[in-house]
Amino acid sequence: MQYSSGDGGLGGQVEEAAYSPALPRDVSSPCVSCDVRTQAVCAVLSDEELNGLASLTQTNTYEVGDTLFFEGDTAGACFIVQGGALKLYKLLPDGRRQITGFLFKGDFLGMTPVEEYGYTAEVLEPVKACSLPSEKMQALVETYPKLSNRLLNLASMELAVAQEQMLLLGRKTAQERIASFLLWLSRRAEDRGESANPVRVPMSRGDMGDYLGLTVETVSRSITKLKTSGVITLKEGNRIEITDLDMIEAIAAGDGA
Amino acid sequence: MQYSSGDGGLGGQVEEAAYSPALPRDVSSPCVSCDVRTQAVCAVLSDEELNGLASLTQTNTYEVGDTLFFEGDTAGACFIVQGGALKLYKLLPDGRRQITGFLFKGDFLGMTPVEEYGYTAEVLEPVKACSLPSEKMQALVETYPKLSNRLLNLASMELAVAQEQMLLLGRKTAQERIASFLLWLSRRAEDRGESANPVRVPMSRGDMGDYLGLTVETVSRSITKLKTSGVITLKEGNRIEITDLDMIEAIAAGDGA
DNA sequence: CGGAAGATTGAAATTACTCAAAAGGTGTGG
DNA sequence: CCACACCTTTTGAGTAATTTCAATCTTCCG
Repeated sequence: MQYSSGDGGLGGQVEEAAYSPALPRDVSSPCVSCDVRTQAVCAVLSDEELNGLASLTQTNTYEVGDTLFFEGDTAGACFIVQGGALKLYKLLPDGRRQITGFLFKGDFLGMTPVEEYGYTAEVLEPVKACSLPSEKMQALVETYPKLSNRLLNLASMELAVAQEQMLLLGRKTAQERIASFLLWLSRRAEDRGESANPVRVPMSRGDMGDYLGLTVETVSRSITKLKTSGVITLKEGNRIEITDLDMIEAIAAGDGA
Repeated sequence: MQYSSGDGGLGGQVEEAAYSPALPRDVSSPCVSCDVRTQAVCAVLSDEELNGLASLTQTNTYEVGDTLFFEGDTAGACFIVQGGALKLYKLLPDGRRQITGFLFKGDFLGMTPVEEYGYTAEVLEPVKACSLPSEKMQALVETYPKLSNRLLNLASMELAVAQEQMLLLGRKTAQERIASFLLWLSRRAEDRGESANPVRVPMSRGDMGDYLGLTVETVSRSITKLKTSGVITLKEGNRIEITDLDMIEAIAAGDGA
């Protein structure tokens, strides 16, 4: 069974928000010069506002297998991913697992309408993330209406993705699920400015299965079938090349063979 | 195939927001005295704010099979359900259907982060709903920060429900799905102040299947099995009585037999 | 180089699906 | 009020997709 390892919470290596004095003057706070500033939640905040924010946040790094938090934990903070990859999942008592999402650079997590986290967040590839205590976040939302608008927008987009995933889980065949997933991975990579076509696949077959409602074996067989029919090619370094885009799109849409 | 009938859009019977002059003075606007005012989005608005709102909204009624809008339509308005029941669904090109949610009194729908609706909204039981043009909604959100907070909260709750549904669709057995669904229906009925235990089931077996990722036959067989094992009893009027709450909860949680 | 984890492939088992028919309900019109 | 037609639900039998169990192969690290 794959219960997560890791330090069980906020135990990454702490990297103080305070800055080295050797940096240029105009970079008055780490948030202002943050890598993901333009994509993340904070995109709507001005330089001055970000300066205030910096003192409330803490940037940590996490290793593969670490968890930012567990399903059921009291929600203490929310996070912005600055780099790396995470998987979010829910478990059934007997260990069956459903991954509800994969997160990358710029993504936001940890907001919950209730007091407890609704899923576990586990590191897939070494993560750098900044965290903000829930109360501070709450206060910020009250202070800056545009932040709440931004979060509403993000939540709405997440919801649309979740509904698309319901369609996939409820009604698509194994083949269609894999095709949809590879296309999604490719588009997300493109959004991040990474290679869309030979697309890097940072998760295991098991993780793919737990995301798509399939077993490892079915994932493997479906991928083999796509490979055999010339739709994709497996490249070294866990990368997959889409060799017939029209075909894989047709399959993903449920219009395939 | 069950493509929806109906008038294809905003064609319900219009009931003007203007009020009959015979009503008490203090009820200055229909929104202030609205049935669902305390549950719906508008719960966060004051009387004065609601007065302004009333002139922007229109209340319509819709018959069974009508659609408020179709997946892919340009989003023109959002809606608050004042009574009745709706199903929201997405279709694959070959007609496979996934219901993403059932909506009841007090629920809100029609907000989208993109220009098009992401699902079709079809009437299950005669609906009374008020609608608000998308631009007006957008303007309201900008004007009243608390409204955007409220919407964020609603979206977060919806998202949590969607993630729970992913777990159900990806990892639960037919039996577990039915048990989970009946419990959910029962709890929602309770929230609305209706009978939670003999719970009314307003949707067909087919709709249940399209929500739970099952076929009609599997839904029917699973219900029969729950009935046979004494967990539920089918009552007249499409109602189901939960006769062994502990058991159905255990099954729903994946901890059953 | 060796060992462990992940991925693939094969064969058998199972769950849910498909096709088909009967039973139960509901509403309409005679 | 009954009869008929239509639609939904249930039940049955066979099928198919995916899972399960098992073995082999590959990759990645130490």
